[in-house]
This record gives sequence, structure tokens and C-alpha cells, in this order.
Amino acid sequence: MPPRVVLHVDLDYFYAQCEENANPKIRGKPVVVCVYSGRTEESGAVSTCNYLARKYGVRAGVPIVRAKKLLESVDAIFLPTNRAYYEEISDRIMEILRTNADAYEKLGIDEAFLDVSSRTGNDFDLGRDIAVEIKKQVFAQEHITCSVGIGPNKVLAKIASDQTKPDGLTMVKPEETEQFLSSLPVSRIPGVGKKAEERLTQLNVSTISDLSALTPTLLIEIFGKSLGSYFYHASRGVDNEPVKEREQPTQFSRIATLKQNTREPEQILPLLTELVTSVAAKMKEEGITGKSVAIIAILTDLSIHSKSKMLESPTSETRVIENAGRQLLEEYLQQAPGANLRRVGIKVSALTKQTGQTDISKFLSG
DNA sequence: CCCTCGATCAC
DNA sequence: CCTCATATCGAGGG
Repeated sequence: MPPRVVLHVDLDYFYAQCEENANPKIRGKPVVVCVYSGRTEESGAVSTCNYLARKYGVRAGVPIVRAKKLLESVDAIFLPTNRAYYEEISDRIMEILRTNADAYEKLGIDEAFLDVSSRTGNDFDLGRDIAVEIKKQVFAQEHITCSVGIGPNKVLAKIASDQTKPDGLTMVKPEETEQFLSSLPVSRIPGVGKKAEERLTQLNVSTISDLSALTPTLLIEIFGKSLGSYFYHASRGVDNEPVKEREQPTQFSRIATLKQNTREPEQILPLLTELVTSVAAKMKEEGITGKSVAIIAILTDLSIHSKSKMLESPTSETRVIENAGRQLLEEYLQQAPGANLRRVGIKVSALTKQTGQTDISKFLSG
């Protein structure tokens, strides 16, 4: 079998680029899109920023207060996220991507994998033509630039798209794999985050070439069966995961910050109800019900705890989820006497798509 | 094989 | 000073 031709398309600094298009006057200035937590005027963190802001050290996740300090000497623009707006734009772009692929897999609001093996006859140069065409179409229609990686599989395509950006195009042909990967830091492998990188550093492993020298046995000992074997293969540029469209989400969750730290249900429940209402509305919109309900508690020390339970039957009813949430919260507060909550969240999982057909369980039990 | 929970990643 | 949403894994207990 000839190698596949896989594209990874990454929309550049997506939220901030959407904002630049919505208001061209802010172009040429640092643009920082923020999630305001509502605790104080400026509490919260950076979601995305443009490359000009990055020059000053601003990054996703940086506290807004710190970003303002980094940018105090310049005329910078700070904006709240407008997620529904970005989703509209993303949906239209994803439609362009889908029509340019044999198989399509959306990874998030701003990235997707495309398999173009069939329509290129496994010719990488034709794959590059498609990438150029996609960039052209996306920019012509939405004025959004993107960075595209082309490789024989998903891992290589994704590492490639990260290589040159913004507005980049990087192709790694199968025979170029080893040369391309060898000197890159291990952190460039998707799935290697802060923790994995730390553990690898302890083993004197810093480049992907270093990583490829480790035995699968050792990797599995350290990282477990799944991740260990994935690292073993990824370090060699091997990845057989198909490009496969994600059907439905497997969970719906919402989380928010309390006005003040507390363990008083009277202070927590109103917010929890808001979150439940929002999650239930989204589930009804999508015609999906869920059987597992969880509350998430983030304490003053930022540690994360959760408590979940299965319902009698799947639901998208606000009151049912709310009742379960309230009960879980009370149980949690009892079992964690010292817990002081900073943030609270709700999650519904074990989802079922409502088909409109008679539920088989009713049929069986009736 | 199912449930619960924490950890990790990455946005 | 520290947002938000989702997927996946592994351990531990049934």
C-alpha cells in the first residue's frame, strides 16, 4: 500500500484573527482575546492573541493582568471572546475543507485533518496543490490565513503544520521523515506536554531522535501501554490512525468562577443552576441526552476534584440534571470538610443521540 | 465489562 | 495571578 497523503489545517491565531476582520482598525496593533472570569474588573486569562502581542511575551493562558503589564508600553487591544461568532466562521471554513477531502476530521474549532490520498492518487505534489487551493479558498471567502502540514499520516501532518506559521505550508514526504523529525524537541510531538517532557528530560531525552533510541518496553513502563507505544511509533514518524469524522461529542460541560471563594451551597447553587441551564439547552438543541452527571470543584489552591453518578435514565431535562448536581455538591462538601471552592462546573456524559425512534428499552420492559 | 475519579493535554 | 471545554487513559473497585 502506498503512503497516505494527509493534511493538517490549522487556522492562525483564530479568535484574534476573527476580531481583526470584524474591526480592521485594530490591525497592526497587539490584539489579545480574553476570558474574563468576572471576579474583578481584570481577572481572567488570555485565550488567543495575534503575533504582534506574542512578540511581547503574551501567550494563551497568561493572566490578563500580566498581559497588560507586558503590553503597557504599546497601544494594545483587549477583547472578550465571542465564541458563537467564531463558531459561525469556523463552520463555513470547515465546509470548504470538507469539500476538498476524501475524509475529514475536525479536531477543534480551529483545526482539522484531511485525507486526500484517493483524489491525489497518493501523489504528494498533488497534495501540495490541494493545500495551496485550500489556503486560497479560505482566504478569498473568509479572509482567514491558515497553516497547513502535509505528511503520510496524522502525527507528521500535525507536526508539519506547526513548523511554519502563520500562513505556512510544510510538506514532509515519506522519505524525508527521519531527517525532518530527528532534531526537533520531543515537545513537538502532540501528546508530549509539560509532564511528559519533564520525565523525558530526566532520561536525558530532549530531541525526537533521542526518544527514538528508547526501547518500547521502557517507554511503556514509564508512560503506560497506550501512550508508551504511541511515543515509540510517533518518534519514528509511524502512525496508522485513520482520518475519521467525529460523530457526536461524548460530553457537554460548563464551568465558571465564583464571585468569591466559598463552601456555602447558597452561594454555589445559583451559579450551578445557570451552568446546568446552559448545558441542558445545548443538549436539547442537539437532540442528545446523557446518563452520567458530574460536578467539578476547583478549590482555592486550584486543585481539581469531581464527583459523578449515573442517572436512572438518560436526560436533557434541566431540573433532573440540576437535582443530581445539587446532590453531588452536597455529598462532595460533606466528604471534603476543608474544601473552599473557587470555581464550579457541571458535566453530562454517557450520551445518547435521540433518533426519534421508540426507545427499545421501553419496548422490552413494556 | 461498567462505574468513579484523578491526571494529562491543549485550547 | 491562575479561563474554558473536551478527549483519553489508567487505577481501583465492582
